[in-house]
Amino acid sequence: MDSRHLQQVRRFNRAVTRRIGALADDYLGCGRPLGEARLLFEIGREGADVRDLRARLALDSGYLSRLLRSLERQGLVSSRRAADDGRVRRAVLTAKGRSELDALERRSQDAAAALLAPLGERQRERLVAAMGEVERLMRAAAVTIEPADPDSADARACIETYFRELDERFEGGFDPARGPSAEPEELVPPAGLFLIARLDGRPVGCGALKLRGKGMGEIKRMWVEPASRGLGIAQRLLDALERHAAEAGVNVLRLDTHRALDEARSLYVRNGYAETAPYNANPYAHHWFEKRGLRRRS
Amino acid sequence: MDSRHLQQVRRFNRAVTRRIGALADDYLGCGRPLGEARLLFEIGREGADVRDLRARLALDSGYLSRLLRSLERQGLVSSRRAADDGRVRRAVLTAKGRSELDALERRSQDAAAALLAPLGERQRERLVAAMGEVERLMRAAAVTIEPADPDSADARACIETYFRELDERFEGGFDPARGPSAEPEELVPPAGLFLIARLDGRPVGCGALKLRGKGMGEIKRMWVEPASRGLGIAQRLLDALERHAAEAGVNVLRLDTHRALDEARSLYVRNGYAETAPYNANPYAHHWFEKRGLRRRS
DNA sequence: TCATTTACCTGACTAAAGTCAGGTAATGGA
DNA sequence: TCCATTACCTGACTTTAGTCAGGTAAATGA
Repeated sequence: MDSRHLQQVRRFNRAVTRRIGALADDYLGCGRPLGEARLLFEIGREGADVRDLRARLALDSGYLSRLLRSLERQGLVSSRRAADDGRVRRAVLTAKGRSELDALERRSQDAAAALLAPLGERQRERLVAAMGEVERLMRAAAVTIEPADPDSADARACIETYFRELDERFEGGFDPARGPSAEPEELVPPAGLFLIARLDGRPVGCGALKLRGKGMGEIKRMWVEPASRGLGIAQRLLDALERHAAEAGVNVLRLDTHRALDEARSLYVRNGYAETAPYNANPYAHHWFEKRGLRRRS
Repeated sequence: MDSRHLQQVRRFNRAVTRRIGALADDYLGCGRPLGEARLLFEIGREGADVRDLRARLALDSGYLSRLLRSLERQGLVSSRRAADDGRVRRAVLTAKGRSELDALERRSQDAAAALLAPLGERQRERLVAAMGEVERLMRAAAVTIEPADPDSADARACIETYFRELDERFEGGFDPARGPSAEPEELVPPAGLFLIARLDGRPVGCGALKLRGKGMGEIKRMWVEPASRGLGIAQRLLDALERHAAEAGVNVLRLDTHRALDEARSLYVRNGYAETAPYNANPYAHHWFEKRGLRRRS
């Protein structure tokens, strides 16, 4: 990797942790330990399940428990059993807690304003734009792509959202029963592969590969949630599927797609897929693509 | 201030502290408390005076002492009296300390690489560029501009560096004795004003104002160190001087400049200064400017 | 020369943050 | 129905980070 890039990243890390860290401590602290402040933030106006808090803040169960008791003693938070599962507790802010959160948010706002204040209008715009870019691309970098059981809850949720989107985008709607099959059992090794892209554990996209034998493979279920598009996730899913296909001995990879899905079509064209004659009778397909001569990547 | 800007800054803070913070702790920690790791970093290969370490890390004297003793016990650092001042101690890394620093830097490098690894080449370039921009502009925002005694060590250092630069840039060199005077006593209120721009306490630029009575003022000693140019520091110095001049009742502000100093000339033109006939016999001046009708800013 | 300042140190604290080993109650699958 | 799992809690720790009040030695300025 380019060592100037690494240098820049390290300089950035140092600069940002110094400046942001200093501001965050001064402003957010406000007499309260940082852990409690973060917890108030994370509970938020809608409240949160303790289980989720533990995951989001990556805290020890006992430690979190104690933090919550402390906030309860201060009258900022109340908690009770969750309605649907008696084991989990749901924490919500009291009126006092909400006004404390307001104060925190005001301070956070002030910290942001203090950072921008010394700059002129044009510099300010450029800084904000660059921050947006960094945030977006760091988000992209935090996306992981891993094989998953196509029958798992996350996988089902992805596919369901995917189908719902197709139903909205196709002029005549979409009925999964009418298209060609891709049952869960067809998408687990050795018959195929199902990948989920996750951001901080939450599924944000998926893609699948169906191995048809004789060096043939088919790409299915390529989808990225709307809020996470433009981060190169589909490209990474496709890369991973192609790598797996090549390792499974696939020479010809094909797929079909609907005319409404322009961004998908351009992804495939960009990746060397060529339009071919229809290879199936999918009523929702208007374009058929194939790519020959997959290479194993080093 | 634009609330979308503030929102973006806050989102950025959160995103960055989560991702960088997590990386920094995991990688840099490496079994060692963060404080000690930071200290090793800060001592660096050339060693450092304890006094400077205290200032740079903003640590309590007693706390720093203890951290140093701990590193000494681990055989990573040795310290002895400074040669020139028996009160200050100089800390240097031992061979073991240097190899520990190597390990730390390798980890930091790895963390940077891990951040970039999932991205494609183009995204990587954009992220690095945006990080550079953020770092640069946050540096710009951290610059403070304050009045200073023109006779202080920092002020003298600024002026000396300024003169040395003039001596290099002017074809025939520069001899301060031959130009018009701006003695320290002329640059303290109420006769005038001397401003120093600082980044983390270190002077990076200066600017002065000489009040000549009858609504006349003159800008002098405008300088920004080469490494900090392009951050809008000169603009902020000029703004501050103009503000002070307006408050002191100045109507006409003038200045002279050398033909070699293009960037200065364009700064003045951009700020509404108009070229006029020579108002002095400064042998180093080729352009004379003045600005009329200064306004008090709200 | 002598008081003051500066640089650093030690000892005695405290608060925050985090870990770990056990517990209890609710849930869910065999 | 029962047993493993999950979610959460409590108590008993440790480590890290930081503060504060004093103290010593070197340097500095009147």
